[in-house]
Amino acid sequence: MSYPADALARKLSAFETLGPEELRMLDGLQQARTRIAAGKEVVYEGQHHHAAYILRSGWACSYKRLRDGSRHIIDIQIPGDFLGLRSLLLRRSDHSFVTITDVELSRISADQALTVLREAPRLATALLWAASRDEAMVVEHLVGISRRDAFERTTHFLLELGARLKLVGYGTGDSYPCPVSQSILADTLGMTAIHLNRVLRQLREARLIFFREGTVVFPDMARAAELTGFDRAYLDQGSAGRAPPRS
Amino acid sequence: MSYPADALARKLSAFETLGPEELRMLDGLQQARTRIAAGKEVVYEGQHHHAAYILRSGWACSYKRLRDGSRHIIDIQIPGDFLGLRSLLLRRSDHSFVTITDVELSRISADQALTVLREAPRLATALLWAASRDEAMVVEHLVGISRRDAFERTTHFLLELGARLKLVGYGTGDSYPCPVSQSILADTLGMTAIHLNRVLRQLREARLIFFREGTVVFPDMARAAELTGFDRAYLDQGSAGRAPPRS
DNA sequence: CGTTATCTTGATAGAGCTCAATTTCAGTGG
DNA sequence: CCACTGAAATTGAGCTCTATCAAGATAACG
Repeated sequence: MSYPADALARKLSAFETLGPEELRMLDGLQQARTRIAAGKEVVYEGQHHHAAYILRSGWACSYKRLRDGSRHIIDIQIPGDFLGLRSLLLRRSDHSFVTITDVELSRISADQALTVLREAPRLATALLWAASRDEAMVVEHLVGISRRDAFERTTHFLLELGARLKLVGYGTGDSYPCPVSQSILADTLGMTAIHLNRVLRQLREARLIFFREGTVVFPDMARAAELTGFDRAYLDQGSAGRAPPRS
Repeated sequence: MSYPADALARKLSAFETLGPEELRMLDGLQQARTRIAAGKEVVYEGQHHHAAYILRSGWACSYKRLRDGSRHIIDIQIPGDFLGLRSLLLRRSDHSFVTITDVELSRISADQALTVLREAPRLATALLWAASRDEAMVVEHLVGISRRDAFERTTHFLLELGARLKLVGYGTGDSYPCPVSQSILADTLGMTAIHLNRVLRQLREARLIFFREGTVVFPDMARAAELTGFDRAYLDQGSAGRAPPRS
């Protein structure tokens, strides 16, 4: 693997091979680094003039709150993911971020992002691909919450997370570290922590998924994927002209 | 209003004023026009090498199907909206489109889109803003399906739709044409048509929303907005540096 | 060694789904 | 002009999944 250190570079290379000049620019984008402890707010909903970030290490999540106090977690971010890219051009951020573990971030301004779009077309395409992929995941979650029951939804999400992690070098897809509490996972899947707990127990009893002590294990990933119709195509496949389907 | 004819130009102008040169480029983007009858598939899920489109007139919707045959409609598109922009860079389209009424479309290739990004920064920013806004709506629907009940969700969506339509010159926000069947609306809101039908009846009885014969009317929009916490800020407000908040 | 978050299990209730049937109403063809 | 068709809307009854309320158990932590 040629990009062991930089999760984003590694992810983008699944879309298209980047040259040294492009890797240099990508690195340049990530100069403004910060470390933030677990459980801190990074951007809050309604904030003005916020920046976007690249998550270099650690886990975070983006969420929205409703008036009744409940929250929904839009997605969980892992190394190599963007934070707040969507609302970079909106007047106010439309969601909030919290760190789940200690993290390292690179701050990115709208200007920087637009400069890359103008001056490095191939890198720009790769970044826009990554952004499209993120959006495809949100859409997948939307459909899941609307049309899949709690078992399918949970399984599907954990499979997706495994595939995402593998792409940036964490875990094997069927086994990976996952420092996420049941409460966070429940808010991501659109159910109560209590119900998720029961679902996880039943998935464990069915020997489909073991979610324990910060680790997720699929004893039989093919079966889990089959049961939920999980197709990882949208997560790691590149542009139109490129790699043929895995036929 | 300086852009009566072109819904997209009109929408973008809510974000930032475009000069004549930019309007010319925007028009150039929309040269490859087609007409399609109601009820036709435009792009299907899994399709390769697909293009994106701008919807110039008429209504359409984007959806995904699950293996059990159920479908979820991701969003309803109205004049000035993009179709398939998200999956322009993905190898395969991640969703399908059907026309709801007869429509007129402009076809856009990835190359054209990328050229605009490179050569017309201000127009590019405006287009990316519109794309971000679309994504913000998807996220809003995600949260709605997960955390709002059927009444709130229905009201919120119809308010949002009214605001979107008004921005491109259809209806007044509290009254607008809506050629959408209950079945389509139900699949958008993540419920069954039967349940939506009951919800609509109760909303009618409560004198909150009248959804009948292709028209939506809010007798008291402020009350409806209050009840569901609807805040149209994310739909029509521009970039950071621009208009002050309505404080 | 109390405090607090996380996880776990039980019992009950309700929102929304499923199955079933009836009603419009716009076509459409004889 | 009228029967026939099919999509959309409507109403009813029963059932299921998931939320809510309550209460322990476990474990990390200052």
